Amino acid sequence: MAKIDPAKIWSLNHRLLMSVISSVATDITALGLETKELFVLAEVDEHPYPAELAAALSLPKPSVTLYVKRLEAAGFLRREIDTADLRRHRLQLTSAGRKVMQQGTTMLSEAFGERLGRLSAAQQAELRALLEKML
Amino acid sequence: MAKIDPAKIWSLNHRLLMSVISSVATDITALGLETKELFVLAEVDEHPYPAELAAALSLPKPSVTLYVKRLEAAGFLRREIDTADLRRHRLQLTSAGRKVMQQGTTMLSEAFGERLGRLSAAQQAELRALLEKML
DNA sequence: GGAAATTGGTTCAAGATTAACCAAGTTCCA
DNA sequence: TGGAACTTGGTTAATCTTGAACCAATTTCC
Repeated sequence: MAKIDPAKIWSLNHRLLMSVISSVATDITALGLETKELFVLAEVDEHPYPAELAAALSLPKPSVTLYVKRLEAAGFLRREIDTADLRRHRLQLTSAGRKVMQQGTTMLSEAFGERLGRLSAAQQAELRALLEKML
Repeated sequence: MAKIDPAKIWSLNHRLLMSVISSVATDITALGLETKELFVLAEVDEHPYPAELAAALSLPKPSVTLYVKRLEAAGFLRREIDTADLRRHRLQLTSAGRKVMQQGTTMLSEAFGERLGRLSAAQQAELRALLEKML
């Protein structure tokens, strides 16, 4: 097997993600939220509980606590106690939250798309499959 | 073009890196250094100045300051003023530093190799080509 | 029925990062 | 040349984030 330089691969991945995200960071903050908060907003529909969000996004639980608190204060998110399990906080996008979420994800998709656009559609699917296989 | 879910791809990448690194974290700390410090050690030969290290590893400069300070205190690194440019701190591995660096990178390479081993040789080459194309 | 283990979420100390800074070096023009 | 304006290397201080410990609600299993 070819010799692997872990620092190089790590740096490659890291830089790719960071450069894409920082290229849209200012546009996103103009919407009234931080980049990480946008990632949270984008997953609320699919994972409507903080613990699920933390797992799905590989974020620490305390960070999710913080982001949810800010998103709620900003009026982008509503939180209510789950009647079936009193520990859980069920989250729901407000209409304002859904609007900025859609605008933000559109921006991110365009930025990622610029990079992914260097690959064919088949290659994009291949990339995703390879990453999933390694996880 | 296929619809892109940026949060999904980001999370996938992030989780892959984190899971590999955390799988060797305890072995690395047993060597007497933190994971991030190992990444620094591994690049010192190629980038013997803090500013270069920060750029090469996509780490903030203050973090490199901190790691270098700890690595020097631990006896893994020597630091001397560059005679040609009095602002620069030229870094050099000590023999102890070189030893733990080699042990640590071996551990990391094995861990990455275990993940890459889930792909065929052709798929590994494909993955690398795709990442480089996107950067 | 209830002790032990698990899970959801928050708080707080410790860790990392961003912003501001100083010191050394370079540019460039009078 | 001389030196003002700008760039670059590195550190310090304030801010933000994370990991560890925690409490409350739930489930497990005897």
